[in-house]
Amino acid sequence: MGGKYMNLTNQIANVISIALENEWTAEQVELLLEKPKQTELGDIAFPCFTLAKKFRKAPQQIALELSAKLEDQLIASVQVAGGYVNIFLNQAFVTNQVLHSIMTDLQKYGSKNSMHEKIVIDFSSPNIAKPFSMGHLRSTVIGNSLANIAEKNGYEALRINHLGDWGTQFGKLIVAYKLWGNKEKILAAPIEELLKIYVHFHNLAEKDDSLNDQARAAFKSLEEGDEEALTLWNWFKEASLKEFQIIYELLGVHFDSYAGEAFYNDKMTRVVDDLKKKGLLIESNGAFVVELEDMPPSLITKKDGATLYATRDLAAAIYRHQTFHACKTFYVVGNEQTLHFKQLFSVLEKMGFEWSKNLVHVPFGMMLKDGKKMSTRKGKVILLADVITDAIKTAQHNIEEKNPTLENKEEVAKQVGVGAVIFNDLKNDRMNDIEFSLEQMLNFEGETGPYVQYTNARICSLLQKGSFEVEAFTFSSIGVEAWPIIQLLEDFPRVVEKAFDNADPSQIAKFSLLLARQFNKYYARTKILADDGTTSSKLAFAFTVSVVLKESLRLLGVPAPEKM
RNA sequence: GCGCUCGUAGCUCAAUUGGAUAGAGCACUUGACUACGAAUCAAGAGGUUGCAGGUUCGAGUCCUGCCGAGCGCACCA
Repeated sequence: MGGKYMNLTNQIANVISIALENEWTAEQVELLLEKPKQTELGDIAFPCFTLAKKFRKAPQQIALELSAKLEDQLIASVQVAGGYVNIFLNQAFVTNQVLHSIMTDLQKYGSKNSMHEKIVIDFSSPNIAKPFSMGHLRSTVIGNSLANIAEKNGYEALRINHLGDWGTQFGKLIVAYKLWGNKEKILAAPIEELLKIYVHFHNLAEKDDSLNDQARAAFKSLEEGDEEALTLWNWFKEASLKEFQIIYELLGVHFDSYAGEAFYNDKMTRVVDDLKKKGLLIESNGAFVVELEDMPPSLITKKDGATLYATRDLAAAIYRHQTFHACKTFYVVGNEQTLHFKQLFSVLEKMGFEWSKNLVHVPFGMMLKDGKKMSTRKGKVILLADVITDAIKTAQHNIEEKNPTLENKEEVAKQVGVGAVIFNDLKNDRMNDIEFSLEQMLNFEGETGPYVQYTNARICSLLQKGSFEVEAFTFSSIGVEAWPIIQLLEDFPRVVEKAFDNADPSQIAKFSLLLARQFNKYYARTKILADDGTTSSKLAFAFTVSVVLKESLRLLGVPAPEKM
């Protein structure tokens, strides 16, 4: 598996540390190392400003003295500029090191050895009987990518779809169905029709509060096991899941568990009892709450005794801890729920569960429409299914225009269209709010999924034409133009690590764009199938780029067609 | 009102987590398919990093205040 050779910054940090006579450890040095903004300045820079204080010397002076002592097979030359020591690497040596390591590890390049530890990823979690909107896309693709990234970092990922299949909303739905439900219509298009009556319910409830009372009563009876209510609930759930499954298949997302909120229905009295026993439960206006410092109390039961979101999340957290013993749990849920998770974790801590510190909320910004949150209740949603359909159509259109002889066009159009949608969501920092823009999503040029896919497809085409096969290679004649790419490839394992540490798939997406762009530049300037003795090493080089591009896309959950 | 998140080019976003002259893509203008796929490449133009202070060798990044946006804040999830 990966990690066959110590990474570059590691090695360089070592050399510097020794040159500093171990006054600074290699670890300390490594933290300071950076890449110069202008490539002409060097490959790796070491700023001496922090050393200046300790040694009571001018940074330039330190840099000069240090530069004289740096000698290693990795280093070609050293220059001093201001307080920086700028290192130029031995390109041939590093190139061989990096490319050989990819040739050996293949898709395992950058992978870490298994630590036999589990990470629970709670993501997607759509609400039953509500449409799968663009808003849910974020949690789904971020969570899925995070799971892939966790596995790459040596963890076992447990993908849990914590379905929103319980709660007062079902009371509303049951009341709405009894008043205006039409069985045939619902059978024909379940979510669409259920949404209609749900929205209608909300419109009327704004003026008539008795409807809300009826809904609360209906949910209460559902929670108490009322036959009729349960039957309806089951029906709604099955119908919704069927529709969700289509989306998940398109997105290539799968789950290890669909245990949603309802699953914890019979596990909640224990939690409530435990809270009571620990003296945390306090009555407040007929409801029961847990008081917290520096934040509003957490509501555990309503005054009619029915449970709430927080109760079910408590039960879920405890159940999961007992069954999975995960070392960490990620809740991939929008940042509008930050307060809820703070409360949840804090209640668990008060209950004396030390493991509560291993629970992390991974928040993300929301998808906005005209600068505003989309609201299901007002029926103002954009359906993910519609957007994906549009994207696939656009891909189809592009294929007809650019590559009409392509085989299995439908399959490829799906891969490109879906890839565009997923990539578009993952390429930016997760905390940013995203203004929904179909135009941007359907543009397949520039910083997009199809751009990266296209780069890979072109390499695949080269490899086929050159009848490439994996064997031993030297990389002596790939040209100086390859150097920026080598540096990126070298950096990949660290990007994988960083993406995990920051729970940030966009690191991978940005990396894949950089790599694709650099390779496209190389491609435009260098004849690869040159027929002059350099072809085999250039092909092998292109192959390593393809390996890393494909792996990056896989981590994002984006397919990588060989032709498109 | 309080809390959270954020404010960088016309638009969407980066910026090595405090480092060198703030960079990409889209859109716009121009050039490149006898070099392997033009979903590409090359070039041009585009900036007082919301405003005002502060911290230090050094601030888009950290602190304080203000302005602006979005989202939360008890029986929804």
